[in-house]
Amino acid sequence: MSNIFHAYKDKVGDILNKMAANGDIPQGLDLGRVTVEPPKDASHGDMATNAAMVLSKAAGKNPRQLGEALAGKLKELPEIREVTVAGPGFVNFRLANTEWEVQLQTILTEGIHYGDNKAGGGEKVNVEYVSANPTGPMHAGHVRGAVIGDALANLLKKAGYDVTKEYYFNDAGKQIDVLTQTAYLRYREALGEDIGAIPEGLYPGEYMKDVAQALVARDGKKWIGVAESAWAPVMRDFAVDYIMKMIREDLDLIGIHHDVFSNERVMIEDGTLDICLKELIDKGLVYQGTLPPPMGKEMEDWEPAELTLFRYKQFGHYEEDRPLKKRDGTWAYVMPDIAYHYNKLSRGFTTMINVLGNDHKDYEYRVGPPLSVLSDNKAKLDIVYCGMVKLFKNGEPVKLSKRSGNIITLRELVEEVGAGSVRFFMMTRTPDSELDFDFTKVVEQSKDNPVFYVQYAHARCASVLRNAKEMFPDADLSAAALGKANLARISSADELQLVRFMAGWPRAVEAAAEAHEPHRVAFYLHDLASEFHGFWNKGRDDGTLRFLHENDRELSMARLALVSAVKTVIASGLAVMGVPPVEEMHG
RNA sequence: GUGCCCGUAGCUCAGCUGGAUAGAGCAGGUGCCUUCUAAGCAUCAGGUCGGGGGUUCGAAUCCCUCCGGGCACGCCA
Repeated sequence: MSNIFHAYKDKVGDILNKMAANGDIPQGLDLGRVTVEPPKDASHGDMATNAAMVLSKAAGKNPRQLGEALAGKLKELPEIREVTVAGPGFVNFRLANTEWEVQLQTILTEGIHYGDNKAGGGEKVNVEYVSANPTGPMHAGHVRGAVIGDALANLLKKAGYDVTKEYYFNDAGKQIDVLTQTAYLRYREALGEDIGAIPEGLYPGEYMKDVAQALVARDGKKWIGVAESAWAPVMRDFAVDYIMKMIREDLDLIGIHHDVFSNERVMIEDGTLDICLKELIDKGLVYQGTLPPPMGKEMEDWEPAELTLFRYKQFGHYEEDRPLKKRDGTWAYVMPDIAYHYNKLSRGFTTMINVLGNDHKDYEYRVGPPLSVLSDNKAKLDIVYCGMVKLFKNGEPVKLSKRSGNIITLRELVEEVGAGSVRFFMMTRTPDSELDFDFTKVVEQSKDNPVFYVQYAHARCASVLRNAKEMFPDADLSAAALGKANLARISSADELQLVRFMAGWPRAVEAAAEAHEPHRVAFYLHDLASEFHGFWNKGRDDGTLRFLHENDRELSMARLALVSAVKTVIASGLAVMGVPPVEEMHG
């Protein structure tokens, strides 16, 4: 709840308002573009504001002049110890050390909740991710989106949104028919029938044998020799339930638990699709019409047919309108997706985030226009696209092929490298970029491996605290106690730099949440770890910079407060990413 | 053909939604372990941010246009 940059932005704003009241600058200037940020180069100061440059035109003064005026006022604040005007008109300033002491205390007081903020204002947000259809276990390809979605949801919670983690699956389409057929075949097999090879088009995976075994255990041979209309719904429901349970177990392995599971069948059966369609008709965006034959394909016996069409064309993304129902009267693929978002609307969500693979690029064009119509333009749909993951072992690509059944499952991934490493590594790139996932690198214990590098910093903090316990057995080393240490002893440039960097954590959370980019947390932690490792090594060259000094308990406690804060901020970031922090490295 | 994403150090990638001298890791050069974990740190070298125009106090970032790469474009799901 304490973003020091916001606090100083307010102070700058107050000064500008006073200057306006005094007639130094015009009244009613728009301060919307004024920022207070850490300068790119730390040597410029602790904070920098662009106010003079942004306001110079409207104020009718040149930026340097205006900057000097602002600087003069800032200098009067006791909590600011140095102000300079630089470059094109940046006003740079440094804070009194006491300000950083307060920050340090804040971190220790707020603990893992440091960085929480209210940017979201309690707004309801629906984050939909994974949403794999129940046709098989989770595989490596699903993991990227799963991890990014989960971390994004955590991030938004931290930023003050009311987040629902949601999973949607299709349990009514053709894929499910195929699943049903496969299940029945395996069911007969489980009862002793020789079924030969699994026919092309059905699911060949071994897990379908488990499904069949479980059904035999429940129902015996009850479904042999009965009509398909009798066994089909049973096979279907049993297989879907069984596989969804498998998927949930897989997700549990990487610590992912959704709040809500939604499915297509329910919406078809309870009439949501019909109601939704009617609504779209009432809004005047649906009509009966015909489409030209598909381009680029020679179609024999092409006959135009009347279809239920949505006016996609007027939204600019498609050349033709697209059908909501097929010529045979059944729902087109888009319709359940549209109805599902209609359902989200009815549950009070206007902000909806979907985490999807890069291969679903036109999702927002299919669902977006109907959704804006249904919500009178109130709905905000943001699609976070995830790039493909390429698997490597010892630098060699791992060949995957669906045909040969050579897929790597989520379970294998987790068992080989560990859940925490999988999660962290998946966020070491921007979401939409391709990611090389190297099994060897992920477990490597070197700074080349960002997971290790960050965990090592955390473990070093823990190590110092352990050593402190031996050196000062009677001392209370809890965060609360350390916060009461004489923090004025934190005074070297290197120590203050560490505090300054940590003071940027709330800012990083806010920015990452707003951009829907959880990978920024991974980068922030890497940078923080780097600052910490750097300071650690300075203690090797210069003994006075070491954390623990047996003959100076006061200094030791102040430095332990710093160490505890670093540990806390790293843990806070890892919590967002869903990665358990490590207390001790071993191996 | 249309739409979206990308092009930044030799390689893999960041770049805080328009800020100051464009950053990190790997690879290469040079240093640092009797001291809290050297599983690390410091330092040097490496760049016309794909090309060209535009917007403004200011562009890797926004707009246009070329070049080059990736993905998606059914009355499939």
